[in-house]
Amino acid sequence: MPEGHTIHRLAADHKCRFGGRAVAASSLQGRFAAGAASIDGHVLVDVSAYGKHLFYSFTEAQIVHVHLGLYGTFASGRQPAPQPRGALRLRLATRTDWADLRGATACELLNRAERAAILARLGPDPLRRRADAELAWARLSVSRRPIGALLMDQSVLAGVGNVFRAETLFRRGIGPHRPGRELAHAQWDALWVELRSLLRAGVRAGRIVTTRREHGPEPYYVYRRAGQPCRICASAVRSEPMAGRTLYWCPSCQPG
DNA sequence: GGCTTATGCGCAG
DNA sequence: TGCGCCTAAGCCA
Repeated sequence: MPEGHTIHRLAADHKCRFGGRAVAASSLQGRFAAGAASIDGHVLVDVSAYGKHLFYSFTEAQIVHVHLGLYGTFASGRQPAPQPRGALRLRLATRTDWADLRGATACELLNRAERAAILARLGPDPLRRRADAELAWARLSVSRRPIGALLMDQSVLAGVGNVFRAETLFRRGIGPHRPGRELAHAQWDALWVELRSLLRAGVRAGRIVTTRREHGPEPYYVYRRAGQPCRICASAVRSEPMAGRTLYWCPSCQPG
């Protein structure tokens, strides 16, 4: 399940399995049958991840764009692949490897201009090497919206989802309701460093763990812990909807 | 087996 | 702001 770390991990995995090779593409679902047929047998030149978007480049005019959304999953492995069944959106396969996509919000064929249009509306992705934190700051620092909503806005910052929003704000002791414009530049810098390091750790581990060792074996401080005691101060963790998703925070460790 | 929930997002209004 | 997407996992009976 997908925040940016999952997407970057998939890109690396798929690049390793299929990059530079002619790939058989098929689909059991009408929705992408034509797209799969048109790339079938072509060489996969590159796989890249931006925020929560995946791009599989075959030719300049044939780039498969995948967005997992809330439900999408990729499974992969070494041949023999399992019998294709059900709503299989896309299978990529070589003689040695396979990958199956199901349930994605987006799986479509784009050209370069269409990919550029998607990238143009994304903010910096903390997992990308040359990501510019100042671009996000320029948006955040003039906004009256709460920081908890801004972190989830993919045009401000790409790749952050509900778990990283809750956990990074907790780790920096920032109240999620604080308007972006009331954040100090130094606080934003610290938040960016935190996001990048937690996302990178997520890519390495293949799952999100934000707790420090001395705070126990559980992976999260506040995410999905409404009503339970804060691991630091024992106050009850609170929750409420913000930006369409459930926000979790500790009212005592995260003032404001 | 059914029901609920979910790490996301585009769209209508 | 609320809905729909249409999958998987966790929980309950």
